[in-house]
Amino acid sequence: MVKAVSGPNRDSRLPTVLDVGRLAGVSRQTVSNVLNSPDVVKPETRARVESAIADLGYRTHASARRLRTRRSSTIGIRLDSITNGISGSVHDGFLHALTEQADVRGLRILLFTATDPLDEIRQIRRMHEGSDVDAFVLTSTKFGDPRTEWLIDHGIPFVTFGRPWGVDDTSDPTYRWVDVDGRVGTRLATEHLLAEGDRRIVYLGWPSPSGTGDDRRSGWREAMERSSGLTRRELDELELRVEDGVSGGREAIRGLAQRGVAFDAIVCASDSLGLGALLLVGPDIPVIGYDNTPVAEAVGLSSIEQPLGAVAEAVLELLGATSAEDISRARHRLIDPRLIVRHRRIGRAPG
Amino acid sequence: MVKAVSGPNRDSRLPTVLDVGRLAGVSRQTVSNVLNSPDVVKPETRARVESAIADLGYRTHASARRLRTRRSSTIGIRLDSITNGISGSVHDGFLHALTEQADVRGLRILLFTATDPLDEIRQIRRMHEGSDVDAFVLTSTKFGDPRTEWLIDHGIPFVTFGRPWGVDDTSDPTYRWVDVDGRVGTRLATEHLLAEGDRRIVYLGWPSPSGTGDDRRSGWREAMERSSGLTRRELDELELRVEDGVSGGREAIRGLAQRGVAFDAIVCASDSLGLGALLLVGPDIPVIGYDNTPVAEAVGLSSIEQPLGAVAEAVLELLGATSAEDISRARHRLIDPRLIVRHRRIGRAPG
DNA sequence: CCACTAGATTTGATCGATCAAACCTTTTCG
DNA sequence: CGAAAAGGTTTGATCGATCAAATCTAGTGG
Repeated sequence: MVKAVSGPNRDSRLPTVLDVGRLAGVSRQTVSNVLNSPDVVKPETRARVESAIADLGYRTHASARRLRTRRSSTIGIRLDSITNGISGSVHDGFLHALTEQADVRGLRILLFTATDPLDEIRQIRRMHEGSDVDAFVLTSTKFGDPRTEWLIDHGIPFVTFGRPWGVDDTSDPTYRWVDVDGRVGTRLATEHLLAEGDRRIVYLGWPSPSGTGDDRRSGWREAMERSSGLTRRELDELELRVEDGVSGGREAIRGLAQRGVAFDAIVCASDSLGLGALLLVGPDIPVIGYDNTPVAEAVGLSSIEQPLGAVAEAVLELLGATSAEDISRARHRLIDPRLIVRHRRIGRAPG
Repeated sequence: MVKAVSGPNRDSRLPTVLDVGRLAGVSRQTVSNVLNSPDVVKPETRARVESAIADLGYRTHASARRLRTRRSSTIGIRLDSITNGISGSVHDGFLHALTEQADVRGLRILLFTATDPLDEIRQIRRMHEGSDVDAFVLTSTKFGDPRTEWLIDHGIPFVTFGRPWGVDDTSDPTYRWVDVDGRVGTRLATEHLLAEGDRRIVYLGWPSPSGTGDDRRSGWREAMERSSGLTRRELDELELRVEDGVSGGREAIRGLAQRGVAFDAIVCASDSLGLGALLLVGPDIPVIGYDNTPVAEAVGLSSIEQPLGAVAEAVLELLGATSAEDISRARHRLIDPRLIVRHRRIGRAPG
């Protein structure tokens, strides 16, 4: 029943440009042209070749093309190690989105692992030189990341998911990145809570310095300073900094309560922290996490969603930009996240 | 500082077998032999070639080799769509493990997506014909899956993660699979609870028929019939079947309690169900989930862990088996899962 | 002492597609 | 009317590695 899917050439050699050309009465190069620069071929000829391609079920041999053109239409991305716990699913989600978007554009995603940044460079070099991969997507880049420097140095195209924190990226036009605006995310969350009538909103975040962490904190701070009516001193008191993790989040909030500090709601830098807070305070106090991981969805934790599909799209767009377009198009893309509200107010009027 | 990593040939053409041969004073074929069949080359010559390879930083051009050998050392795997929620992380974890194991063996993992099984077949065909990929790993196979039939039909090597439920697989020696023994998992969980003194242990699983689901249920049933001392009738009462999901799990247990059925502990077919149960019964009643997802770890839910590293290893081993070894080695691999205990007994003596 | 074999290495051909340049028509225009 | 240009298509060469067969060298036995 499914046999119908099988092509015309069961076990024999697959058709080549030559075979197609023979059937269409043209040369191999014309077939190649139909495939790669259709505009130079006379329409009638093109039609004939195209039907021959369809008849034979011809598919261009990827490796042969790569050998000749020295490019692969394949993008390399390193798979983070599992150590990430809950938040690892952001990276996984991005990978999903990237694969889907890549598929649409006829690109492939090749995975690899590396033990450390230098090992990663080694791998990248290997894949690039073997024409296996012609561009890379980097994630979890840190300040002064050796990878970005090396890639720029060697003229290998890449895009990072994440900003080059602390670097004046405008100085290097070859550095392309896409990121989600964390500040907007926490600001949205905070403003939402303020609008619901909460005033004393806690920020549960990571220790400084942390590019992503400081960015997210600033969104909360911005909204609070503008609309909460609290003093700086009061805000400082509501700002918590702990290492990421469920228990860390729980203990931080427990400590705050024990210090006798009152609060109406909590905005967090991650779902792990959010879950910790939620487990402690229960459903009466609104908690908003970050990343909208499956966990948040499962336990009904409000969260901030990173639009990974849009990120993936932007990444591929920036990668595909040739030097000609480079000038006109922005080399950076900052995308707004979305607030997902899951908490319910019980017996308390907003305002 | 990192510049040291960069190779000798910065911008010029990369070295080829010919360059290496020239430096070592041998022909290109000898270089190729050193790489592919070292045993036919005289040891001294080999050493000379190897040092030349190192000196030049030579790497074999993957696409060229593929064109010639018609094989790619690349394994294709379809990335499941995100719809899986919590349990999707099993697939992601497997992917991680697979990538790592593949790396060790010099294999690559190429991702792709597909809208449905037939589309997947189309993609597989394309990749196989282009010598992009020479073997596939299939996941989430169902009874009478069109993919397996097609792959066998076309002689494309593949291994599935998951048994071909309901099929007499011994009939087809080309069908290789690896799976985790779900029955052992639930049996371990149930036996553990029994040993701790629980008697009335609930099984919270999925509706029949479901290969995986029925398998997991049978482990619970087996242990209970042997050691719980309960009658069949009583066991039937403790066996719940609902669609997967947190709320489903919660409601099922709520219903059970409302019917006035007493119970000491709960064994579940998934972490989603387990989380639902846990949220309802609280920490007093032990709950054991399945898959040991990040969620389970985060909320302290006991769970059954699938040893994905071992699975990945087995998958690659079965894939790599040539027809010669096929006869001596098993074509199937059933791996035992591991129980992760996270629940704490409070004020109740075991026994 | 030479034919003969096994071992080691080299040469010629090829995988399939694309680049670069040559080639043929037809059209344009001084 | 003929040269030059533009449009289409074809031929020759190449990408880098490996296969298949040829060649060379040293060792063996009759």
